[in-house]
Amino acid sequence: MNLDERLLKPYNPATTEDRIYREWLAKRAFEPQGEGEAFSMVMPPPNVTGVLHLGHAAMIAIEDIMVRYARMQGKRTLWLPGTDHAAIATQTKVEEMIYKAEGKTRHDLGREEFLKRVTAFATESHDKIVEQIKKLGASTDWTREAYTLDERRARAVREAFVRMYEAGLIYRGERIVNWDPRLQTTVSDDELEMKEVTEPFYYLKYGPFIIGTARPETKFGDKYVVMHPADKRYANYEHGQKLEVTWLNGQITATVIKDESIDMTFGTGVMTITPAHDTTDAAIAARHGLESEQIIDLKGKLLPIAGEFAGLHIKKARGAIVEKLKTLGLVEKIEEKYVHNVPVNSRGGETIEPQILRQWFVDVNKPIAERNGASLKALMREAVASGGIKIIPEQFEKIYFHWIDNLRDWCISRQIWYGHQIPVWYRGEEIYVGVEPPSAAWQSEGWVADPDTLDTWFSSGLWTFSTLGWPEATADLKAFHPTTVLETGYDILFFWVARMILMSRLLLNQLPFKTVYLHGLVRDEKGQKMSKSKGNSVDPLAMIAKYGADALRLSLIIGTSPGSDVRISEDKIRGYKNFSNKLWNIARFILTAIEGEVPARPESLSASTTSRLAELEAVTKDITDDIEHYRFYLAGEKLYHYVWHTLADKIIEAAKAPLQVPSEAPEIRFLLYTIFDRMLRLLHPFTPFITEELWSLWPKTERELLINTPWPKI
RNA sequence: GGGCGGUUAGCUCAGUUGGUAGAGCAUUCGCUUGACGUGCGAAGGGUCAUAGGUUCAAGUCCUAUACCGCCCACCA
Repeated sequence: MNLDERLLKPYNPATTEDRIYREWLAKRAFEPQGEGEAFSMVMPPPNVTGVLHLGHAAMIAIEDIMVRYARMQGKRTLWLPGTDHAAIATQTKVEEMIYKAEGKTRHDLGREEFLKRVTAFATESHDKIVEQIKKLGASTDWTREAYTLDERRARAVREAFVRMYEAGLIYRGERIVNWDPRLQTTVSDDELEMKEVTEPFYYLKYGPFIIGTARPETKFGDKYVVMHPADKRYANYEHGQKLEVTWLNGQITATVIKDESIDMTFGTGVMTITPAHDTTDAAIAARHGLESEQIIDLKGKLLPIAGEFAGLHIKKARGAIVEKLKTLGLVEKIEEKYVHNVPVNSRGGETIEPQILRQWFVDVNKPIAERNGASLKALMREAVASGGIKIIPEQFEKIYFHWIDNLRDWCISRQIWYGHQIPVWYRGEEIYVGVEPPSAAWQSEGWVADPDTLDTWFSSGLWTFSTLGWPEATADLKAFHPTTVLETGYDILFFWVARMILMSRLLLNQLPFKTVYLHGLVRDEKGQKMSKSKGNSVDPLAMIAKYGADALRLSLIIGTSPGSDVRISEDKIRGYKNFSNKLWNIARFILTAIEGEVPARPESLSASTTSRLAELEAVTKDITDDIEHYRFYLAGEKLYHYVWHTLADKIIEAAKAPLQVPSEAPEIRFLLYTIFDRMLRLLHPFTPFITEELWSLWPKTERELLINTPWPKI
């Protein structure tokens, strides 16, 4: 017989993959089909700040396995793709680019022009990302693609905000928040990262006390001195007692406060507080109803209260202030090497300066009447505690609970431009909160729109249903929500997963998904995080060009387990390229052996064939079972091993002689055909391109495309 | 400070309800076998971190210790 000319040459992914992908698209194979049980999943939307890295590739590989498996099982399968505007990250990146190229800031350009530039950047970035996702073979339904900042999502965001405001779950309050003096915006608690620093620790004389501080530059306004009520050393001082003390700018009246949060063993057991610029101090002040005064402005400079130091940046002020303290004789001693943690912004690395500001918050503790009096916190906890949502691996459930138990109100307003503008308008004392502005001519009527935008995770929190058309009662929403599974990295369990649970439970009274599968981070062969600055990042597109998407996908699946980080090197990817080649050659051999036809099942089968077929059933069951239990790494490895070391090394080798014997050949042909037909189906979710290509060359009685061919029954 | 993981072959990691240790890569030896040298056959290599305990049986369960990692955290 004549082999298809494609089979005469080695498998070439470069000329095959794009063609196959176009064919799937043309046949609308990624869109939900039929009336079967629904399977739905949203793609965690990559940020439009750049291009995809191997972590994204791993994510797509895992998700595509789930989706293709579901589809082959005949489910009405939807995998909904999208991208994220990543508010702060994108804005900062574009600001930096503009500043480098033109020396201009966003304020030089103005809001409108600046947003045009960000949008242009985001669009370009989006196009590249979509191209990469396609290269990986993702069977996502592009007809439903969404963007966290597009019109429909904007509508959903405003609707969510308004409903939550009306329910009293969103409020405007003046509270201590995390302020980033460089980016000039607040950030949420979850965006903080603790960074260890070593700096001097000062013991200062404060009236009769010695107080300890690492930040003398914030101490100008300190007029409360705090100690533990049970501290015997200070038993002579009473709560509320007033004392005249000499301090930085002369005499002040200090008040003694007794508070149980004080650690008696730390320093001298006494401290003064700066409620305007320290979260701990603010909490103490709130407990006792103390006054607070701003010392540092939003640019990080000292205010007039600092006397001669006013206008000085806090970073420069410390030395001068310590000198003055020394002159005044107020320095008792200095410990030079004090190690402690300071909060920095995880996006940008600037030290956070807490400030008391008027911001918008989500109240996580308020009882909600329509949810039996449960708070958002309780709703989030209950979703997982009840077993309604299962997290894989299970250990993350504990981490999730721990996070929820420590959760405070969520600051959602940001002083940046790229994002969903807060749907609130002000006119004098009047406030209007609505999906649409207060009137068509609101500007001329004296209304002023809130200039702030929402935390990017606010819109991300709506993702499972904003992508399906909410707030409208669309057919998609009805058919596909709650989604079946959410697959994402464990690093955004709090940022994203928890917020989706919050939003969905509140706004739809539904769980957003039934299962959460958390993958690990992809690292290089030395276990380091991949990053451009380290120069160790591996470009998925380069790997696809060299070894094919199938090889890349296998390398990202095998040897990885949920929740643990993955090490990947080019060698590993190369290894799976060899597997593609092996598969290709097995196909060449078997197609030649069966002469391009579907072999008939012989009347009777030999014992060895029967046992090989039984083994095949066992393998099928095993693989199916592994996929059902999200053990993709095991399923992939077992398939690899069976195909190479059982099918190729044993069965095919043993088939060579009998194929030459006319009386034995038909049974062998039947065996080879049956096994390889099964392998193509089982392998398809893992290596979709090469299996689809081989399917097109395969004599078959069923579907034209493997992507729609039924998964073997067990 | 609190919590959660990890420690298995030279390297990267599996080991799903406890039943005489596995894979890939690497190493060594041998193969111009007509599907594939991107290959084939064979071999070496592990007191499963340490110390106890439960059990007929422990890499797998329990306790403690050491080291590594991660998350959370209001010791100023």
